[in-house]
Amino acid sequence: MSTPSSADAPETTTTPPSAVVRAVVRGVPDKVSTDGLEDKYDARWDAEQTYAFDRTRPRSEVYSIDTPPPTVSGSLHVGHVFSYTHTDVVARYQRMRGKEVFYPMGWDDNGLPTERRVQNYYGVRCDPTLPYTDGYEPPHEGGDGKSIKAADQQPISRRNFVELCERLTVEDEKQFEALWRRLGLSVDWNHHYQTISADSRTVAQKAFLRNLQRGEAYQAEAPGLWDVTFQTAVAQAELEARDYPGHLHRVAFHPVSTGSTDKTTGSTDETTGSADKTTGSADKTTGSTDETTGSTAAPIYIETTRPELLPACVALIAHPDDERYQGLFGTTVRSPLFDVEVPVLAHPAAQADKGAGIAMCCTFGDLTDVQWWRELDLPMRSVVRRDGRLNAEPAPWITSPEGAALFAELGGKTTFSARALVVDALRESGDLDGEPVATQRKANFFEKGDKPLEIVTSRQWYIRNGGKDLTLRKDLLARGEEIRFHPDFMKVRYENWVGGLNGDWLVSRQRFFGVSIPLWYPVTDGGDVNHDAPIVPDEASLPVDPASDVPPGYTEDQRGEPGGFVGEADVMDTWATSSLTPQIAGGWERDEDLFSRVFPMDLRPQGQDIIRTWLFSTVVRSHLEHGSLPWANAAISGWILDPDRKKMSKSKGNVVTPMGLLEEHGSDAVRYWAASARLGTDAAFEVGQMKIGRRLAIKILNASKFALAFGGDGEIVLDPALVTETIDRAMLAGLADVVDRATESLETYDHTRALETVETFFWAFCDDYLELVKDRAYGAGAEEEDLTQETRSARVALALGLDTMLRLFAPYVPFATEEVWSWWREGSVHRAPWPSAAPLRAAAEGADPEVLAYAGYALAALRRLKSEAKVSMKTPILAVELAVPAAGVSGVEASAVDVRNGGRVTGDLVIVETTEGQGDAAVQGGLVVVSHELGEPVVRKKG
RNA sequence: GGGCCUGUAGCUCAGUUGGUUAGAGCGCCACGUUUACACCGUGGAUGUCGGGGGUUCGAGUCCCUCCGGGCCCACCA
Repeated sequence: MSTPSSADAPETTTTPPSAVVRAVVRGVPDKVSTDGLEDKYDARWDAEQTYAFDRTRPRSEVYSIDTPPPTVSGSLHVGHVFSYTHTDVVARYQRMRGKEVFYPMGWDDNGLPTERRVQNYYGVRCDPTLPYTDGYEPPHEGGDGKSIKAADQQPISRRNFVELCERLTVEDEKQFEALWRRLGLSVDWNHHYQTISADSRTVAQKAFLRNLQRGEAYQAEAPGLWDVTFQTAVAQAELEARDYPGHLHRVAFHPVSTGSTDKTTGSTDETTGSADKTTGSADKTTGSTDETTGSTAAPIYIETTRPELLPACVALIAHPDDERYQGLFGTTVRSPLFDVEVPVLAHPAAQADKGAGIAMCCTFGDLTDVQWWRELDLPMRSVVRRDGRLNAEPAPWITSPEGAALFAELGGKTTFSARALVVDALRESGDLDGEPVATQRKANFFEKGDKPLEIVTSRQWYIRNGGKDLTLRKDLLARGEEIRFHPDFMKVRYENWVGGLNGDWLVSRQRFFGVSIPLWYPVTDGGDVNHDAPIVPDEASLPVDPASDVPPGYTEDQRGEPGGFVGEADVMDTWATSSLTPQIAGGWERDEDLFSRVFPMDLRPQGQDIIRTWLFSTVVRSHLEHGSLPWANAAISGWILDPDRKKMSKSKGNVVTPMGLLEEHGSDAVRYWAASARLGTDAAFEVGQMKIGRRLAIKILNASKFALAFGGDGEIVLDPALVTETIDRAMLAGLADVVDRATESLETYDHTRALETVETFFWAFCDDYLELVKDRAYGAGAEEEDLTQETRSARVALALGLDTMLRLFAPYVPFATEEVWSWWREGSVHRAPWPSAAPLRAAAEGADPEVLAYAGYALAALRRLKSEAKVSMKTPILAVELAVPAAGVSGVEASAVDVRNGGRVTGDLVIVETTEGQGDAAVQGGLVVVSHELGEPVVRKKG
């Protein structure tokens, strides 16, 4: 099925723009179709290695792309097709421009999405404490997306779990590749990678160890955001603020009287009058003193949405300038129910207009609590466990028996039920003022989670990213300046994010299917793990799994023993691996020859939503490791919006599967839709646009068949010197301008404008130019030797025009253009050089494109006559007088023969010059039909 | 609250540094089976350029303001 002549040629086809090409037309089908082109050319491109990267080319001749590795978590959606098409247009353009394009494909199969999918697909769950089962077979196979309840999942060992992850991702990746091939991505499939592969793990671990060596990676024990469902720490970049319903509870704290210990029950609160002090909790309430003095004896009300954190309260905090609380700063109060004495403190982060203006600081309810805890040097009273339930152990700071009893009751309960319990107790004790008021608040969520994050203290690994170090931040902002963003306003998102960082990059995760942090820790003779002296593997031994591999100088039987070692249990954040995609794809430290030819890369294409994660983290790693940018350009694609103007949701996107779209409309058509949207701009999911794309592809096939078939099968000499007629040369002059404009647009990553420019010219070429010259091009069926100069001029101009436009369209509609190319040219259009305007312009020799424009206007005027007379376009015009503006007279005169042919003018065509539009018959270009005489309408044939 | 994008024909979108009467395609209407194409062709109708104000000889374009849509960040008392 392949053409052997081109397969063994080192460069498939290289046609120097100025050389005269002799093309042999053969194999133009009688009936053209876009059907089946995808399979046909995918197979051919694969067989001929059309897109294989030639790694002998120097860096200066290479254009390298840091392709986004799609997450292998089930299915691709329309948005993927959209943005990957943009990248492919760039790749194909650069390849035709003479660059050797490095266009790898990766699969991001590492991390949570895969874990989740494996759980649901196989009905299993990872339990790291279990031993490995040889030859394990999961209970389900092929559960599709529907989640299986945790209780119904079979617990399996980590190694079994990871094996299932690998088994499933292989299947997914096959489907992904099939889709990309059908879409026509000109990826070099010899260069594909998986973020979980040994090579990727080696890169990720090596880069981490280098960070550690240079002091850029460090560990810290600190309060941090924690997802209780996944039981892992979460980084700032993975947060998502969501609306979360809750209730505001107005809760009384009781001042501690400094002098007297007189305890009087029944303090009243005259502002509410609702306090009911009839319960036995009287002893917890400090006595109110004389109300008339306005002393501190009245309860202090705070408002909280998380009363279950009351036992974790360490202070009450108000703004230092808040007059209401001036007298209280420096005093202490007792918490309700738990009766713990806490100070009232001033801190500028407290907001006077929020809640009661005075806040309960707990360890920890939110990030402000952490700030207060740190800056005011408050004690740690942690009550929420890593599984999101309350601590069951007694809290030493709660000394009152009633408080301790209540706290014991809360132990093991979820925050939700603990809250209900505390609220009941508050209501009973009279410390709840009024009823809880429903409120809508924002809470931080892990972007993949569905419960609000808690804050727990844990030991974690971090990589410096400028979140704390202002010098580094400045350097990274400067790197951002260096990146050429397309569109450029996307740079602002980078700047905003980097400018707003509030901490370093947390890279450790308490998960299973990821790249291990490649460290061990010594165990002291006393049995304590010494985290401060990690044991580092040799780079040569990477990748390592500290859970099963043994560090240098130790033996396996020392694992966990005094004087021995333990492996780091955590894995790295997926971004810690994907931030290294240029290094992984480019062969860093694995294939330095390759790496030197592709890095730093030319282009990073990606979505706007991951500028803060993928883009930024890649810049961080490259800056730290290589002291350079990872790539020069970042092309940011927009969203696909559904017809309701909302971001196309996954569920909706899955209704229309990408493969279904490609099958229904054809890949060229879908690509046309995608390519019609500018970078950075959201686009509507528009089937109509795909239909237009399909029409374009079919039109390219039909018009090409027509333009090539005038001489039947045979040789066409693409010699611009043979184009002698004014209108033919005018067409080439116009085309030369189109080439220049399209090239200029593509050079600035404006693929939409380039497409529009080419498309507009192409339709005019079909509707006007082809119609005008077809009679002349037929040349009355003469043999090649007998052709008139006029006929030859038309045929060569058509072929030259076609040749140029096929190349211009090739990045957008690769299948239809390749099909046409196969009818008369050697090799692949996708390895043909991008057209150059110079030879066209030389052939045109200063011909004015306006000649063709005016000939077109004249033709339109004649058509309009017939359309208004409601007669067939075949109807002859016996005589016509055209008034033409001065600027167009010479053009219409020069193309009079073709205008007469195109308009079926059998008698006189009189052209007069006009200065103004006359009458009401003005058409485009200011042409006016002064008078006309139509011949007999052609009788409509039956049938 | 801070920031970015966006609003042009029924729909999807172009509209360069301000310059005649604001464009395209789809859809719609009418006509037409032309030796490329009925998955077609030809022709036609269609606008308070979100509202208001300003600068200018001249504003879709520049400035101010208000309104609508989308997104990012901050906001858990």
